[in-house]
Amino acid sequence: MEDAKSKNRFKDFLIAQGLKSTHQRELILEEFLRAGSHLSTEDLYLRLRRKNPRIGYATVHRTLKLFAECGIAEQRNFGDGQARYEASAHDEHHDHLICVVCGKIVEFEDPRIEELQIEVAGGLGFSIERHRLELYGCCSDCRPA
Amino acid sequence: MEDAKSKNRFKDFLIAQGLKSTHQRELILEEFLRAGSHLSTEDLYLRLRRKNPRIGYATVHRTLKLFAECGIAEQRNFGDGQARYEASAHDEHHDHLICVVCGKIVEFEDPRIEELQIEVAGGLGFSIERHRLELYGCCSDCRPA
DNA sequence: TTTAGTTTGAAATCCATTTTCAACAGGGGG
DNA sequence: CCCCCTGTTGAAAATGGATTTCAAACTAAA
Repeated sequence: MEDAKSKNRFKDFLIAQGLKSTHQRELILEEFLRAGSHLSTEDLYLRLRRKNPRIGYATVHRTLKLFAECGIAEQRNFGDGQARYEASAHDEHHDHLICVVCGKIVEFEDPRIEELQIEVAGGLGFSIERHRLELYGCCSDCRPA
Repeated sequence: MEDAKSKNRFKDFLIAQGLKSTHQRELILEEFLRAGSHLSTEDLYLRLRRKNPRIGYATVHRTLKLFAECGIAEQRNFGDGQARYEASAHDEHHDHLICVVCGKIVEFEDPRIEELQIEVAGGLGFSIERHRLELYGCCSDCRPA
């Protein structure tokens, strides 16, 4: 989803919910879209502070939750005890590959895996709503030669 | 892994690490094996307290970590903010299906999915060490008729 | 026993997250 | 342009699960 689309969706969401458009919310969305994916609240907060020292952690936190609520961001959890957010790609789902050495996060997507998930779940009487697949391993940069 | 095997493995682990066998550790292991899987520290603590009020939360927590360390238990995280532990099945890996309505957790395993994971990761230059796959959906009991 | 080292449990600490609350800002009226 | 109502902000406090502290209790070996 390109940035303009996210901005419009957020604006519409605010109006629909009777919320206000504020300077902070604009700044946070701007920086969130610029910053690339998989940032923790703290990451984004620190980036924002560099340019704008008058912004509070609580506001960044609350605004990221709003992003998630309106669908332009998704919360992720990779087990390091910090929630991370990434911009949504609404057309396609993806999973994550995480290097346990350097922490690099790569996104991937495989329809065959998705299909098998549905099949297996169906066999156990479940209908799937969402899933989480994370592969932890070692990337080529970190592999011992 | 049947219970006796877990008990032996834990005993060996304690000796190998120069740790002591204590009344509490035995009680906790006993109850952990009896209680079934996917318990949080709190769950297990409360169960233990019923029979034995003189046991501390910290001890349960520390002992569960020992279980994980010696391989008779595994820590899981299903996104509700509480770590859960389950008895290890060392011969086979499994993933989880979680009902978003009633919270029921079902284990499953599918070698075809595992194989595809390795293939996809390999294509991106990763060697997989471990993975996490969780399917969230609605079980047959909770499905609207 | 005696003793050295380990373990225990209550309480304190940690740390990310979330909430509180008084001051402040947005954006319709008037 | 000013008011007012309501939503928002940010510093600080609260929360909650995980973890550590520390003095007392215990374990196991001498």
